[in-house]
Amino acid sequence: MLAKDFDARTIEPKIIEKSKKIIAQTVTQNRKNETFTITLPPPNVTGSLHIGHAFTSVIQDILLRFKRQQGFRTLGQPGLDHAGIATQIVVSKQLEEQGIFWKDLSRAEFIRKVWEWKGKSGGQILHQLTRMGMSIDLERVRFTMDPKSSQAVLKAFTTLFHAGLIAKAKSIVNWDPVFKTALSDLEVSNREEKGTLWHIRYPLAREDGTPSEDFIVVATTRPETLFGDQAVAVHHSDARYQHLLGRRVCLPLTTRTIPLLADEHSDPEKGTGLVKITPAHDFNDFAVGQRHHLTPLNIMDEAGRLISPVPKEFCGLPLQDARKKVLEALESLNLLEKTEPIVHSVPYNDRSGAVVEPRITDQWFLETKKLAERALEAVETGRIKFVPESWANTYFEWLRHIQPWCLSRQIWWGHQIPVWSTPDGSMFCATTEEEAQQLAAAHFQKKGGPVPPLTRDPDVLDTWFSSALWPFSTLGWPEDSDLLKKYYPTNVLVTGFDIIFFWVSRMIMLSLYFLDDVPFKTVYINPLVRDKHGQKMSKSKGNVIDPLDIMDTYGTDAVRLALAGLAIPGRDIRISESLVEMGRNFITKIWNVAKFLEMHQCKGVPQNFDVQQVEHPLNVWIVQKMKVFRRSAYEHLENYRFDLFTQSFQHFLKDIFCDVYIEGIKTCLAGLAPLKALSEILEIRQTAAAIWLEFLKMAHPAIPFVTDFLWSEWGQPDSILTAGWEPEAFEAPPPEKETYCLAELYIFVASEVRSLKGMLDIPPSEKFDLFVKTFSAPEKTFLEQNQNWLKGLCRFKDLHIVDDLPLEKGRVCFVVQERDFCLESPAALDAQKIKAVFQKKIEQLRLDIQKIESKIQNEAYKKAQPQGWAADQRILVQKQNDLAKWQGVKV
RNA sequence: GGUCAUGUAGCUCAGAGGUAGAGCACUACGUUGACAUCGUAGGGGUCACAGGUUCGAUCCCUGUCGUGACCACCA
Repeated sequence: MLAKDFDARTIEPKIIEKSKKIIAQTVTQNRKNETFTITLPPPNVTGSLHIGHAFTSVIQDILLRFKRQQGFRTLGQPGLDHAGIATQIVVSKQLEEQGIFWKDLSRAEFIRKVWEWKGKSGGQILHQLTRMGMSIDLERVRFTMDPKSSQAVLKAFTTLFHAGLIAKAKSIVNWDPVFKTALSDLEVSNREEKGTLWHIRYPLAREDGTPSEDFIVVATTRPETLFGDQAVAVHHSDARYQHLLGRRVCLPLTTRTIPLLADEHSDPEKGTGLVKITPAHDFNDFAVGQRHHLTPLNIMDEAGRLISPVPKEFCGLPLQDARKKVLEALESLNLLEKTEPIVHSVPYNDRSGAVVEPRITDQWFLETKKLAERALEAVETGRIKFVPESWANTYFEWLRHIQPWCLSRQIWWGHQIPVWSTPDGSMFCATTEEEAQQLAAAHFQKKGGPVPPLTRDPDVLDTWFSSALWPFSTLGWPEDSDLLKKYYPTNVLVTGFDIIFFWVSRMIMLSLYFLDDVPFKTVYINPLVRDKHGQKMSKSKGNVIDPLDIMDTYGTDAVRLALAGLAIPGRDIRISESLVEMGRNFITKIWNVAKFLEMHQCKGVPQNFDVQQVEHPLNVWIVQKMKVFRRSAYEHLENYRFDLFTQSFQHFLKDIFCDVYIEGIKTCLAGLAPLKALSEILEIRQTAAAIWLEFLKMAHPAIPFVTDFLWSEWGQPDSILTAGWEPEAFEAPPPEKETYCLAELYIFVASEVRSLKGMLDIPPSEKFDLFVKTFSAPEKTFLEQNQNWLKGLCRFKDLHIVDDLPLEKGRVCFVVQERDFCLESPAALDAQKIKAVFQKKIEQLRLDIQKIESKIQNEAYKKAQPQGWAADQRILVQKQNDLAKWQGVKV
């Protein structure tokens, strides 16, 4: 006997345990020879499951389970990302709590600590994913820093290096002065902030370089960088300053003079039209500097403090303090003309919270232009498909304007760059130090000198570099492995739009380069999860929904159902706890259906049963409905419409299976049916069981736990994980069959009767007699034979099939689908109410008729769509008949 | 400044060139042995606005307005 409720907490762990084996097996063995692969986006090793992970995981798992059921050899490749900076922060903080400062450790010691930490507390998220029901084989977990992945990274880097695509260059980069490392453009996010625009006087220089009385005014938000100024620029067209071009100005607080240049960068509309050029600390100024051959002057150290050649009294000051002091000094010299509040955007590193400072340093860059061209082509030609398609535009846009990728980071945790150099600046890139030694030996032998000592580049690679190799490195690349042959390219990538640039495009670029193939065929971009008000979830806002918490409260299936139901092809979705509650309610509904079926011996019925052979009208009807719904559910999944998928099976269970079928068969099963109907009861039990099992299979990808549990309860020998439900594998009697049509018709009649009763305020429990005017001989037979279940649906006491329907006291006559009915209720009926209800019916019909008439009177419609026109014509006739009958009904 | 979305019931959102949908909320009724984590019934929308294409537009096209996201710029 099933318990009163579905006890998710007890059952879920058992199902997870039970499924492990089959999940692992079906990677390599299943009914079909074809494979289906999803490379799961590797979460940070420091990560803990949040609702965003939960959402994207559910989508991936639905696909995995669906394909596994269809017989594919299904691989969900799990893994973890070493998350360079993020992990370094977490571990540093932990060490600090133990009183250890990472700076006091050697690099090797620190890295050992990180590995220790990973062994103890890293990767918890994988177990959380399993709790979500992710059907992945944890034996296959890979890590971006494991030996195989590291090998792939080395191979990729050296190959790109020797192809001339990776090179070291002195260039301006985004610099994080807190972490003291370079960042890629993508890691910088701008925030609008209130700031100040300071108007500073730069005196014009006399011939001898001394300041004159005259000055120009330069507006800036960053006065402290003036020490790095190498020019002041004005637009060619700006008439105000033409006469000054070629003059030099004195740089305040210094003894230097700098030229006044004409450059298009300067915008006459902005500030004073004069802009100070600081090539070492501004991306635009760097470009201006290159155009005019200015030497960038670095005035900032790695921690963002001012350094020589800045005047002594400013040296060593952090930027904020320097700014104050500079302004004071300018003020005292009367060089500060005015201050103006403005709103401007300031670049931040989200991870450290530091203001990012552009700074010139030596960094490793990957030349991406060529790679991007092929990546563009792969999507343009349809080799890779974005779902929804519009995201391809975002992808195109970025790749068309791609900049070199700054690969190097000045941190310790990550893949160290495999380049060794000698003091003379020769560089040797190799996958091992020995190899680098050999290269160096060969190099210096040619020159005839001894081999100087080699030093490895201290930088590590951007975390996204190893991520970019992930789909193929996890399958064994650079080896020509079996996995790679069978499971590559992968089928679908499921991810958020926020990492189309970071990750998606880079995987495509490098896969095309190294394997001459796309990494995946479809990119499904899932919407971003927000709270119920459309706000981003964040701890500071306190609007975070913790998936683990709500899984505890409502059960995992409920959470999965809520999330899958939200998976619309849009931009963002809103989740609230009440949605999960509704999900839980549906799981309860399933549970109650199971209890009902069990109670009525629909469990353990013989299974050698062909649904095509059913005869009872309700059985014919439900089999047909199941056929329709499983087809649509299947198609929704094929189309990545997880929302419609969950809707379709929920609708099937509640509105079709429960409200009609179960309500209908209740009377048959309750023993009210005549004894001759024993075989009929058996057929009902078998059909109910068959449909029930079909339903469990169909819903399983979204709600694996409850379906798996009940599947086993129903004694199915094979796992639900591999139970297929392809549309073509389920046949039903043709829908034109008379039994089906009559069932459909009288199910509709029943709902009309209930509706009428409701509108007339007749209590549902009130027993009444239903009279039907004979319509046709087969219909009469049908009614005679199917009174019992119709009684269940309409709740009448007796059914009378009559030739005439005289209006008598206590009777209400009505019309459904050209048929005359009459119900006789013992309760007193309110004539006014009846009149009002009937009036409404008549008006609705009139309105419908009007609309259809105007439509079919259109000759062009008749010509263009003869079939639609004819169908409308039939509907019109029927409506007109109904109207005539309604108007004839006496109250 | 550029790009991409989006506007449908009180709320959250589906939808299809041919009679406007669901869930929640709301109203009324109901615990008859699957289910109150429920059931039955009901009310509620000029499908943002203006043009165009079409026999027919809420749907396709153009424009306007509103909203959102991303990229770039930001002296």
